[in-house]
Amino acid sequence: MYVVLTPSPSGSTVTRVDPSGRVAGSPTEVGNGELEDFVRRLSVESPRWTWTDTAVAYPPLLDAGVRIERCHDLRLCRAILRNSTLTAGSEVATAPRDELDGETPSAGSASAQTLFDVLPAGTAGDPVAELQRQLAAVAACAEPNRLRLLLAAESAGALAAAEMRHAGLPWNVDRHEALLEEQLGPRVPPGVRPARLEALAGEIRRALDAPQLNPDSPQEVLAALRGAGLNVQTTRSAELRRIEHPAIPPLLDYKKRSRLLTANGWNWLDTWVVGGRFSSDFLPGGVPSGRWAARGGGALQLPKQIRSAVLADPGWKLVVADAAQLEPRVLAAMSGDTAMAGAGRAGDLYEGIVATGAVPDRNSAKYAMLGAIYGATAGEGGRLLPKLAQAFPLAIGLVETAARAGEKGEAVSTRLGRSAPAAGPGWRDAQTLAVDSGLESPEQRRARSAARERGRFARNFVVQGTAAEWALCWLAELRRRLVPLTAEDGARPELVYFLHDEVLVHAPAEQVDAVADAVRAAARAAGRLLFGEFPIDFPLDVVIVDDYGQA
DNA sequence: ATTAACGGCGCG
DNA sequence: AAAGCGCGCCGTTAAT
Repeated sequence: MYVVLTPSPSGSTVTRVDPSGRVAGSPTEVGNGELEDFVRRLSVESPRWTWTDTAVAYPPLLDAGVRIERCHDLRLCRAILRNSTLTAGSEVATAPRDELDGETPSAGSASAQTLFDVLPAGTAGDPVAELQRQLAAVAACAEPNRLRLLLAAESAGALAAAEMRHAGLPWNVDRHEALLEEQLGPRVPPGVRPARLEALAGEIRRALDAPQLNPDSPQEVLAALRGAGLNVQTTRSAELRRIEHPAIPPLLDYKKRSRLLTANGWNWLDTWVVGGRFSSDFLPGGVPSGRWAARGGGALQLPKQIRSAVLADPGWKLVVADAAQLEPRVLAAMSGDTAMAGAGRAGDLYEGIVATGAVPDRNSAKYAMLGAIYGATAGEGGRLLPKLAQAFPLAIGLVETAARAGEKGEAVSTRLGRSAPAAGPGWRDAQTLAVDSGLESPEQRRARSAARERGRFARNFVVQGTAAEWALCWLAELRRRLVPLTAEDGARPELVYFLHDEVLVHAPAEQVDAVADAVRAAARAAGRLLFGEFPIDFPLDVVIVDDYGQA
């Protein structure tokens, strides 16, 4: 049963909707301040709470100590159904854009307020009507079960994201500050260059004979390097590493330490770590492929350098689990390539590929595989691709087919039906023009390059997107399995971090084994949800540690 | 003075 | 050690 919560002047209107979209009974009113109790009472029925934005509706409930089992996030589901080729032509896909399209309006932002006030409360703004349109679109499509799973997983992810923001990542400020002092020198106010960086800046200036040089300016650094007779195109570390010159070692050292200062220095600590927790916004569906994005503090880019500051509370542990070679395994399963699935059976998928004789060693297997998924044209990855295609025609065939579709501007879709839309008319016209004109013109080259780029995007989309679906199902299953692990004193394992193919659970020490079991069981369940009985393994690396740096 | 784009680098 | 894909955030620089 769906239970739709619609904001009303005095609180919320509650409407029950059955899975076929029919309204059951008459709507009731719940006053402000009574919603938490109401939700708690009704939770014995395991309703699917339905609202426009989990990120808006759920945090107040969490603050009141209320957890939700299941939900339907109308905004996230709208985004999927708008683009999915499975629901093309449905009412929800063809309706004019309204306030449910696009990002969650952030609370307090002026534009959000005015938008909300100005838009008429027509059917577009009615959550019940929207739910009915969404259910109808799914019911009428060719793969309703896949889409239902995707919408449920996306919505469960939204719950997990809100809970992770609520819990925060346990962060030890003392450890972090010790690390900063060791790498940069004593703390300095914002805008002042720390001692260690100042010393390195001096070395760089002397070595390049450029006393005024600002090492933070790529332009100035490039000019100074050229002034010293070095033939360089950029100031990227990867390029500089190939050069022999006294200025290079201090410059690389400067870049590394300066990055620590600007990305995760004292300023970051003051801004993002409150009460021993790093809390940031996770944005489910933030990436077209279905991966999450994050906003605030660079939560999905925590450098390995500082992960030792992620420290479990006394008496608690961190259970860190990541899925081994997730994307190639997903590709094997979605293409029905039993040979590649078999290569992953024993354990390491890349070693399994080596054992088939297709490639000479593990590194070759890895780069050839990644090359196939990303669309590498050069390097070792591109060179070994034919061998891989010979050994695993179904898997390689799937990404090649996606690439060809992308190059033609067609839509492509993941296993569960998330689609990257077809290219617009402008893009297609440019392609047609480029083909028709006989000469090798700049436009022609540009158009071909754009086509190849779109091909690489499409090739990657189907695999990355299906891997994201596996990860969402994993997360949803894990979240469910953690609930019964609550101890008598109320201490409960908490999901605190999710990074594409990796999860962190902060758990009381006596529960870590149960948590590790839950994480593994959830991975098995995710595999079955997506690929049924197809024989594919998704092995995990699971470690139980005090700090994330040990993982 | 504020905003947008760029170069660079962290993560998967 | 490597090139392909997807992101967010920093300081600098160019544009408004």
